[in-house]
Amino acid sequence: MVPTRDPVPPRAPDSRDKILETAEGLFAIGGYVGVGMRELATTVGLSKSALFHHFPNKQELYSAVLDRSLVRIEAAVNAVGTEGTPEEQLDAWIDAVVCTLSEDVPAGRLMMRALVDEEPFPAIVLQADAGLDRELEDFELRLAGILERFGALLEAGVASGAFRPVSIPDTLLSVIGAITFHFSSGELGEALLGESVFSRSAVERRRREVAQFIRRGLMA
Amino acid sequence: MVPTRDPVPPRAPDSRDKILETAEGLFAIGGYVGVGMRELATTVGLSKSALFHHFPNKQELYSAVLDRSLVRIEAAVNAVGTEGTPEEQLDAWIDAVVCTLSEDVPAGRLMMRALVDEEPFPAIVLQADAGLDRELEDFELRLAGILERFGALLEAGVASGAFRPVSIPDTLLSVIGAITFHFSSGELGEALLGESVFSRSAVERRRREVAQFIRRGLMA
DNA sequence: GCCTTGACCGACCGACCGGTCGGTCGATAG
DNA sequence: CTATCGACCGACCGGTCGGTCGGTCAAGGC
Repeated sequence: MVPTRDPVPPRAPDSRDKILETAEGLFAIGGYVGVGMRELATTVGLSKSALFHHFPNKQELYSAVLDRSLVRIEAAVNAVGTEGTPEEQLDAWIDAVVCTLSEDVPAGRLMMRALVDEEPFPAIVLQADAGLDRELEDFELRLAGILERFGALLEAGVASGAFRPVSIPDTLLSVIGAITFHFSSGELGEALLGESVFSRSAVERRRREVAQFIRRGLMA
Repeated sequence: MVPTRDPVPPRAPDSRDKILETAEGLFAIGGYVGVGMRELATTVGLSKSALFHHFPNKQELYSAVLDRSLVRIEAAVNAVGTEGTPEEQLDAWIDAVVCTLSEDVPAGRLMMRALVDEEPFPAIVLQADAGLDRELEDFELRLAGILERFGALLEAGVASGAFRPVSIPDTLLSVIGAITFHFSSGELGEALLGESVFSRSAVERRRREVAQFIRRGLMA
């Protein structure tokens, strides 16, 4: 092996990234069926054929968009680490996700849509499950990993007596709902808050409010 | 006025109701753009033309479906009344909504979709707002009414010292997210719980878990 | 010089979309 | 008996959907 730093051309063309970035915004607003390949192509500034040159079909493009958004969240929660008490880690997790969703504007709505759309996730329950007919997408596996780690954090907190003896799955769903819905609520959120949910002041307040809400909801 | 009880034929044909019922299920799964009038028609057992005989267009049919679902929730929370301490009323509200969503299976997902879809709700902030270009749909007004009453309940609790001094809009969004997402989460919820979120045992557990979670999250 | 390769385009395809239109049919009213 | 009316249907419309195909063009290897 020669020590060349990059076997592939030093810089992949950014058309693919631009497509994904644009698609994230459009899919977040319109959902999978609500965004056409033509619309996406003209928004990006390419022809429709060019999209099919970079991605085999619409489904795969969509999956790539989903996974790309989830990677950012995964990176944020991975940066938290595993040190500190369950309470401290819980706070850090919540803050990491809230900050990520507040900076990647389409991500929250995109995630919420993906979770509500029927397709996804016979994953999670897997771990040792074998008889799975459908192969899992990157997105599902990534989400399963994140949720598994968060679930373990909750369990540790319950075991140590720091948290109430809650149902872990129910709490998972409550927390996902409370955090993600806020950044998916669009006009409703804006109408309630009197400002965009992504405005600086709204985000600062949200970080405090939702962290307190969840922490208190879990405290023994 | 003669005392005839029914000026219209004593029983309106139930085709319209059947359309709405079927459409609720389909829209919950596929979303507005994901359900075609043909598909809906054949599922109901009518021709596509018959749908346009009962509703002027797809949008109005969808709005009617949304409003119909929200009416049930409204009825449930109206039945709670205004007696008792804020804590008691809070518990009663949560239980009313959770029970309604657990019985009307498509409703949660339908509501979540409607809330995430960009269209709705420059309402709520209204109340005295005049310069509103778009006329509001029944659905939006009904939701605004429900949220206003729930917001008032929270405010009363904060004022009386029963609840922490939380941000009312943030809490509204947290509670909506925590309750509604659970019943919208489809396969994810089922994978986490190991059973359908609508199964008897899951619903019973959910009633306890989410009520405790929210109550503790708000307690002073 | 040529030849490959990847990025990209315009034209086209069958399927399906929401919506319209003319007409049928049974019940009800006069 | 007939006129009316609401419920319903099949055929059809223009338009859009995801996806394919043949081809152009510039860059790089040999």
